[in-house]
Amino acid sequence: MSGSSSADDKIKAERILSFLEDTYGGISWWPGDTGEVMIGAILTQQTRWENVKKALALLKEKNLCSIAAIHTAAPEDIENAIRCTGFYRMKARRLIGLAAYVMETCGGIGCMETMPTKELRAGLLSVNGVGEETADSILCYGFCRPSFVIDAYTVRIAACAGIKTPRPGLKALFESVLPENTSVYRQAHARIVEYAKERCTSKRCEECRILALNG
DNA sequence: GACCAGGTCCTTG
DNA sequence: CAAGGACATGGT
Repeated sequence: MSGSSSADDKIKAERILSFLEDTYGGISWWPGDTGEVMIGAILTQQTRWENVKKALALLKEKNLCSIAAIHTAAPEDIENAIRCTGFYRMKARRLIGLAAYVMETCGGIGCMETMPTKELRAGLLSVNGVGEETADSILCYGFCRPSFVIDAYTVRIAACAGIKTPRPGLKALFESVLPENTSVYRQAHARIVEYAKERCTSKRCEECRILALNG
């Protein structure tokens, strides 16, 4: 009972991840180019992905589904297309701010691709409306960087599993028990979301706890 | 009608 | 720093 809680948390995380891999196998997620991933990452904040898909389709119809297009579009046109994702006024502002950062500060997506991950992450976080989860989603799914995404589902599963590491440390915890590989991170995150949506719906689900305890 | 959804920022104590 | 509120629409 006196072992380091960090080591204990690692074992629990490993058991959860291993169970999810056996249960769900390979999952493909977030198709689309880098710009679309960036837009989707903002739109999905506090929002179901089904609604985000509708908004992305509307943006495509209007040829607004790219960072360059968002950069020059009328805010009202963006708002109208993304209304179904909620918080649409604020999200339109965030999209415009992100596009301005990409196009003006960075000089386009192409320039960002050559930036070191650490620097790229810091730059994204400097944009208003881009927090840790959004930045990591963009890095992992948009720029193919091994940056593990911690979202509400991951936090919930970790809590149910009895993992004691506080939220700010979860990213490092999960990264420490996985090979540093973008595809591995993507799949692990996708499985966590799928599992949480269908099985870990209560805030203290027994299944996660047992899983983390026994493997 | 209440409650929640793949967050983030800003304001208070 | 922790806690609370604002942002807003759509589905159960």
